[in-house]
Amino acid sequence: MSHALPIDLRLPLDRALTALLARRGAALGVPEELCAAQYSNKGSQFQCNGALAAARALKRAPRQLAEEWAASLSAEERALFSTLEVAGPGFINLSLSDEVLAARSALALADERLCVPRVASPERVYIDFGGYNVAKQLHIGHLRSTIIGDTLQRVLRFVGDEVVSDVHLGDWGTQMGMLIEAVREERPGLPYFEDAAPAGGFPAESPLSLADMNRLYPAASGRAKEDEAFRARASLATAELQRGHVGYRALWRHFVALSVAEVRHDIAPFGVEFDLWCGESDAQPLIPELVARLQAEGRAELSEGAWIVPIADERGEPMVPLMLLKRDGGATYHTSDLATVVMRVREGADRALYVVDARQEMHFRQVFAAAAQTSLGARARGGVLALEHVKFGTINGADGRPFKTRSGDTVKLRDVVEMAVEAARARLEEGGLLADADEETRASVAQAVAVAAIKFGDLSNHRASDYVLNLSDFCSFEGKTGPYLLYAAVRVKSILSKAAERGLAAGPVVLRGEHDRALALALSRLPGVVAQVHAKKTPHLLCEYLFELSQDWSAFYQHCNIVREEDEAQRAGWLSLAALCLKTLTTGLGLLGVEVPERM
RNA sequence: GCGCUUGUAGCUCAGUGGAUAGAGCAGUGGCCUUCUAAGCCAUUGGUCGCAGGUUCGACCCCUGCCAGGCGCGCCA
Repeated sequence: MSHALPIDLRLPLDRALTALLARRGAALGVPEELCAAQYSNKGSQFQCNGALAAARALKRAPRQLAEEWAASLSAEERALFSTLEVAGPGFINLSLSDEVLAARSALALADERLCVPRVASPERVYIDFGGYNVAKQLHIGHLRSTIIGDTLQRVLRFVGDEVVSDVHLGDWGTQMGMLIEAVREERPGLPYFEDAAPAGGFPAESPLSLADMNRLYPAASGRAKEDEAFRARASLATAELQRGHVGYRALWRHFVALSVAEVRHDIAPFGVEFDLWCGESDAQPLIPELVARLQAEGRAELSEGAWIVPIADERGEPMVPLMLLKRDGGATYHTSDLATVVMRVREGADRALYVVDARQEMHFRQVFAAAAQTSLGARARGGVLALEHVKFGTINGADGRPFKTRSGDTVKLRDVVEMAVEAARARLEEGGLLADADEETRASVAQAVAVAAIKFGDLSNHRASDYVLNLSDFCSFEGKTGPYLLYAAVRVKSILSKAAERGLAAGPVVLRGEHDRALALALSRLPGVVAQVHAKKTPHLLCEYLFELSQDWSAFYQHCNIVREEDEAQRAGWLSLAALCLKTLTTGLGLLGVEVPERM
């Protein structure tokens, strides 16, 4: 296939075929948007349904139109296909010849990006995820934001967007006041409660340990629910802190530092990186100006002593207004998020994503509406900042309620990892796997398997819906799971290294039967899947694809023994196909933040 | 009351207006002197919540109803 083909094989195959069909369809009057070829599972590799849709407008019989369309391909174009036929009421079914599919495989293997195109117009995208709070330990509720957000930053970067990820720490709420009051009660002699700094400044050392903070905060939080006087003091301390009380500020900086260190520790197993470690507090300086601006523009109104911003939904119906300033003059999280919008605009963002629990949907609808209906979202160079709430559902237990331990407590994130590592280790030992490996290797493999199980398990659920986490399914490592994918990828690695040991060389891809053909076809689907994940922010599509690819690999593996294959050209071709498979799996899993160990 | 969301196989869930609605688990029956059986092959299992409507064609779009979940101005 060295001569020029009538399609561009570097394109995603369905798009390449669409272009071909559109060229011929145009002559028949079929509108371009109806010429789409799509991957099919109806016996052929691709199908085009355009004739059915176009027949009415063209006043043609759909079946006849389809036949005429198919027949209008040139001989050279026809030669691309092993089958090209019209079925049923007018479906055009297409399957590429093995040579074309092999040529496509070779192109992908030679390409760093596996023929995944970059987006036509890259954007500068800020992604807020994590959603951790100072003084609150990470729990299972932080899992989804962390790994969905991380996957999205990886996918967006891969397709060429300029991504800035921000952890957006919850460092500015009432919980800060509670903690200050709790510290005051236990250690009233500390210098932080005076109105001015001591002569030599505040001590650099934190007055409390992480353990202190983790003990004090839950107690204070629980107490605030019952003790009104305490709640009032905490509220006052919060206000003082926000007004700039030097001692409280100094103390607060210790809270933040302790929490950041703990967050880094807790997310370390997931390999998640943030570009920015900003918090709500960083947006606060923008608030006075923002409020003044809305007041001057007449967008803010005084209502029952509070400043609100009236907003409307897409249909122009009034929504619950946005609370800008409370009666006591304090800002709310509405205000804080509006200030963040202003920050993003100043930082030159085209788009801001908020990977946050679906229960906050109304909140974001309000903030986004306010940004769109005032001047706040307007970018200096024109247009508005695109705002998107990438919402995700709740992780539930078997009872359909948010996941808890048997005793009803929230599950700490580190315990989730711990449980998964234990399960992975038990499974490795049970199977007698890695029996010859040293302890360090076994530990690192158990860790890799556990993280893959957690990430894939979570990401393979549609992000917007709730899902039931079943710990025994989760630990079984069978079926559509992260470990299955790792296992598939490890077996590819194993073959490639075995072939290398024996000096078996790879060569041009040769497809011979249903299994290698199915694998090559599956491998060609990556670009379309990545594009969909990028457009819809839906990692589960990538999970689904990688699982199907792994199944196609496993079937091929079972039926075609590469190393033992005696036909040298066939063996060499299969080695190339295996190499492409490994590259596709590691790339795809990499986009999910999952690393493939050398063995397992 | 208003808003959002969900209802698909025994269980957990996918499903771009296209053909006979899919997967995993569970169930049943096979396959390891052969590159890692965490695997492969075969197979059982459906009123797509209900009723209308639009369409050549609806799990998908529209309307109504039933049932569940979540949210709804001074917590974040």
